[in-house]
Parts: sequence; C-alpha cells; structure tokens
Amino acid sequence: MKIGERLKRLRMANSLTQEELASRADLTKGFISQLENDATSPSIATLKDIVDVLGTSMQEFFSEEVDQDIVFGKDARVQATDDGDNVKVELLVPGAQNREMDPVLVTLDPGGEMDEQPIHEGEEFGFVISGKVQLRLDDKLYTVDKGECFYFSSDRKHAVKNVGKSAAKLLWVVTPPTFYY
Amino acid sequence: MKIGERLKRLRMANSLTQEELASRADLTKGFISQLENDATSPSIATLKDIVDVLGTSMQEFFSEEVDQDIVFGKDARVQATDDGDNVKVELLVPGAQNREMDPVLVTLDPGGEMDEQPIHEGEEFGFVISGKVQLRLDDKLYTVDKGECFYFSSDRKHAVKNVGKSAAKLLWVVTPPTFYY
DNA sequence: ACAAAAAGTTTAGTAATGGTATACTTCCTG
DNA sequence: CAGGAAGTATACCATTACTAAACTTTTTGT
Repeated sequence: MKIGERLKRLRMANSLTQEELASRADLTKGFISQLENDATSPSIATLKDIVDVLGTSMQEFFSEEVDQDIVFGKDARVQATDDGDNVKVELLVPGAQNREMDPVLVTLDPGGEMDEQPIHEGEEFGFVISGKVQLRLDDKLYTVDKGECFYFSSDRKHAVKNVGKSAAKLLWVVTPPTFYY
Repeated sequence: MKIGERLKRLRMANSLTQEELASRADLTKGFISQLENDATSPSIATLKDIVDVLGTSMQEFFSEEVDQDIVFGKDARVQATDDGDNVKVELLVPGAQNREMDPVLVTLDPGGEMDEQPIHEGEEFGFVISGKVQLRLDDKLYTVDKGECFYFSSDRKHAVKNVGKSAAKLLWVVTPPTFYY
C-alpha cells in the first residue's frame, strides 16, 4: 500500500506546503515528507486527520485504488437530469466525480437551448459534432459551426442554443466535474 | 476511527469465524478480536489484507463512513441505459452500488417490454403503480394489476411486459444492486 | 548572480502500538 | 454435562509511527 504519491498530489491540489499540511494535521513536516516518499506509513487515525485537512474522505482517498474504466461504449452513457424538453445531456464517463474532467454529450433539437449553468470554478471545452449552435458568454454571442469548438473559463454566465434547422450534437467537457446527477 | 463494528459485520456477512479470517489474513484470532472490540487498530497494510479477504476494497470499506443521502427527490432520478424504445428505467437511488438494494422506477409504454434480465443472485420486488403488466418467470406468466406487487428470486429468467392500453409504471427493487449504468 | 528565505529530505532516536502466544471464558451441540 | 469451537483477556515484544533538528534543494527578490 504505497500512498505517498496520492498524498502528494492531493496536497498539491490544495496548494499546501508540507509544513502547512503538517501543522494543520498536528504533525511535523519531516513526517509528511516521509509519507510522500513512502518511507513510512501513517496510522489510520493519522491518515484520517490528513485527508480531513485535504478536504477529502477516506472513501474518496482510497477510491483511486480501484481500477478505473478506460473505454466507455455508447451503452455506458448516463442521461443526466434533463434541463429542458429539447435538450439531452448524456454523461459519457459515469462516475466522473472522482476524475478531473467531466465529458458529456449534448443533443439539442432545433431551437433547443441549454439552461444557463450556475457559475463555478473551472474551464469548459466544447466541440460541435453536428449542427450549428450559438454560445452566449455573459452577454456576448458566438456562433459555432459543425467542426468548430470553444473553450472558456466557467466563471462567466454561459448558455448554448441550437440556431440551425436540424438537431445539434455537442461534445462538452467541464473541469472539474459538476454534472452530478 | 473505530472500525471494529464494521469489521465484525463484514466478517459475519462472509460467515467467517475470527479464526478463519485470522488465518486467511495471516493474523491471529486474538488480534481479530481486539480489532472488533476496538482494543487496537490495524496498520493500513493489514487492514487492506483483511478487507481483501472479506471481499471488499478499502474504498468500499470506508464508504460507510460518509453520510449517505436519505431522501431522494424526483430530480435525483437517473435514467439508466434504455433497454427498449418504449421502456424507461430510472434509478431512484443513484449510487446504490454501495447499498443493499437498488430501487428503480420502470415506465412501460403500451406494448412495451423490458428485456429479459441476466440471471443473478438476489431477489426482486415489484409494485405496480399504474397500468397492468405481465410478468414472465421462466415460462410461467403472471398478470399483475395496479396496486398489486410481486416478489421472486433472481435466479430465474424474468421479463415484464405492459399488456394494458395505457402506460404502466412499476416500482422495482433489486437486491443486491445490479442496475449499474 | 547571490543572498536569504522557503520548501523538502535525512537521520537518529523514542514512545507508542501493531501483532503474537497463551491462557481463560463463553457458548453451542450431541 | 462433556467436549469442542468461538471469542476474550493479558502479558509481552518487535516493529514502526512520529518527533526534533540538522541538512540540502528550490524558489524568490534585488
């Protein structure tokens, strides 16, 4: 059970120094170093303290351990709670909560519009597989045609609308995952 | 972090004695006793060995720790991969993989039929909320009307079909969870 | 380019505890 | 009630989880 690398990544993700993590978890920075280099192993209670500081749970911490799927067939798609009649949002990688990115497939019927998404941290990437859509960022409008794509920071009000005559398909990737069900 | 009770429940669920568990995990029965009574605490490596023997993962073991949701609104439903045009299967308790039962809401359009499910261990319970359906177990047919319910062991080939004129809604509970997405 | 500080590593040492061996008790079952 | 299987308690030790502090490496500002 080598957990050093995972701990280090987690600490980095929280942008903490070994020393800060140590002090918040009531440990010494030397010990943190040993842990990250797998020179020793924490007691369960201590590990709990550490993951608490790092904003996770034991469950989530050990979740990396199970082999995650690599390939997802069409049949793995999970339809998210619809946010409209003529909009379909399909999670392409179910369980992406534990990952870094959340890719979904959006299908917009003609005239269909995705509800405005709540603002959050992160970034978004979209690729238009078919059709033509209009992207609204704050108040600016962009037209994105089949084959084109977009990328923006999620801290802006954004919405998407199908302005073509046929259905539109969008591959959408959000980081970090927010498309919970 | 008291984990004794959880370990004991797990061991019981596997119908092992402390001694058997001990030998399979290369420990002593006395130590298992201490663990179950929280008189001591295992190292992470040892705990891993134990949960391995008990057929779980560290993730799953610690999953009991996080507070699970109690109430699920309509909007929490997750549509499972459809197994037919006129069939809708909605998971009522997303993430039920970690639970004991997996309740789903099945909507069958007139004439709609659920694909035959693969045989598995466990039991199934169904309650007809509206409409009238026909349940097929192996080759025997049963008619189940609105308000009626059924219960059977999953080790038989089974399928359900809407034989009424209007849509049918079924509340279906499977144990253990098999409705993965 | 060079201090100087910040971040990380190493090492030696110890108090704590993870784990064993064994004796004891409790609970079944015929 | 005998005999055995399952579980508990205790004493003990070897391991190790964790600290303190010196050391090295990386980053930062001027």
